[in-house]
Amino acid sequence: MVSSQPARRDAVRNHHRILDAAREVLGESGAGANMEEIAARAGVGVGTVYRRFASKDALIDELLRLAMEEVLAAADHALARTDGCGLGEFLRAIGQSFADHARYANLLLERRADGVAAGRIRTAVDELTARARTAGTVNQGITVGDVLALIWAMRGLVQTAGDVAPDAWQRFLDIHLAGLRSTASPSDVRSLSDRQLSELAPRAGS
Amino acid sequence: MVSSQPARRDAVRNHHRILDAAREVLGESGAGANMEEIAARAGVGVGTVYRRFASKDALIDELLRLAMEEVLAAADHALARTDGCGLGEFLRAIGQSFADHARYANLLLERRADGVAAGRIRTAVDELTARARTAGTVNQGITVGDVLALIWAMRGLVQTAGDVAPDAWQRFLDIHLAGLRSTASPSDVRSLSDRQLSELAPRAGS
DNA sequence: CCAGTTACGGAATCATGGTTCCGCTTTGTA
DNA sequence: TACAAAGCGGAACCATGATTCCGTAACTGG
Repeated sequence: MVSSQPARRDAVRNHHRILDAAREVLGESGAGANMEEIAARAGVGVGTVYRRFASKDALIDELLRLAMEEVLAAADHALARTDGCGLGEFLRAIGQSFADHARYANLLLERRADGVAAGRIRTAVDELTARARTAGTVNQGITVGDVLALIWAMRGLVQTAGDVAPDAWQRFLDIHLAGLRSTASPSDVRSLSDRQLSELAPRAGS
Repeated sequence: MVSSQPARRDAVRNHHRILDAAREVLGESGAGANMEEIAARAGVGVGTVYRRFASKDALIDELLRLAMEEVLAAADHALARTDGCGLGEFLRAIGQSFADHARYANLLLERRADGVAAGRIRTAVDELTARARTAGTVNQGITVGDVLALIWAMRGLVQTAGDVAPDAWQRFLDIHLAGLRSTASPSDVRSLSDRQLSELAPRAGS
């Protein structure tokens, strides 16, 4: 994957071109997109794509990994805040990331993310939620499960409406945050259990 | 499709078996499910499947149509109420429908629903939202767009977490409803425009 | 500018799975 | 019970698209 020696100029250029083309084509044709098309869009032959990525699957995995990196960076940034607004900031960053990748997000959605990355996100959400509770930004009864549910819900919203209304998630998030703050007793339905949470963890955070 | 004359006993029995098998297999294998498998699960040959449904596509479309019917029935039921709680009831019914079809919902998601059905749902949501506003169940600034966004979000949540936590959508919905009621000014982000709404209309409501 | 690598292109290969076809079986009726 | 008619099974056919292979072209250091 990562060459120990500096790769040839054209090689790295093609690497990026392929990733971009893949995002484009997968976004347009969904799962039906074929390698031929991706290669053509990138201005290279299929053989080149295969030298860079072992398989179509590996290519999509790489897209997922890159998207996850964005989210992880956002998490770190949010954790750096000391007030109780880190959670809101993080959620906004996630929404934006979803929106950026809306076109092909449904493909990423079908695979499970790297366990380590998923763990880090989970930890971050844990911490941010606790801080928000302390700061009173959200109601005492709100749990990590509630926040994760919100994230998955946002993904669904963006997935459905993202191309026509790329900003719809913002208003939605504001409304839901109001709910998280105001709900007296957060419903009589129990929150997600730890067991459920750990099973759901590898679900792509983006 | 619909035979004018009563079909043979075994024919109608197989018809149902095929639909059930399709739900099962599509739920397990996702888009990768093949007709061979569906036929086998239904205990019939592929030929039989193809006499009933013109193509794999048509089969999935039928599943979508049936799911939509459930939603439409729920809409009618909710509209029959005279208090302001019809909206809540409808949303709960939709959540339940999503949960019931969670396993293969992502397939339905990728296709657009019949325009007529979509229109009816849109109308129902319109009316129910207006009533809820009047009754004070939701804030004055809440629009149809906000409600539709909630529906799409619920779908996303169920799609991600449905198999592990089939009830997670309930708590989520309660929290969001609280938000719809309490939000002072529903964010500075504009709600979905009519244009956007009509473009989004055919997005499968289930 | 040259030799040695490294990368590229794209035709050919191979697997998968949707769809068709037709002889056999079951159902319904007289 | 016998005859159509309607339905069934599943092997065979065919298109699509992922993946491989190898002769050729493009870099890079000297």
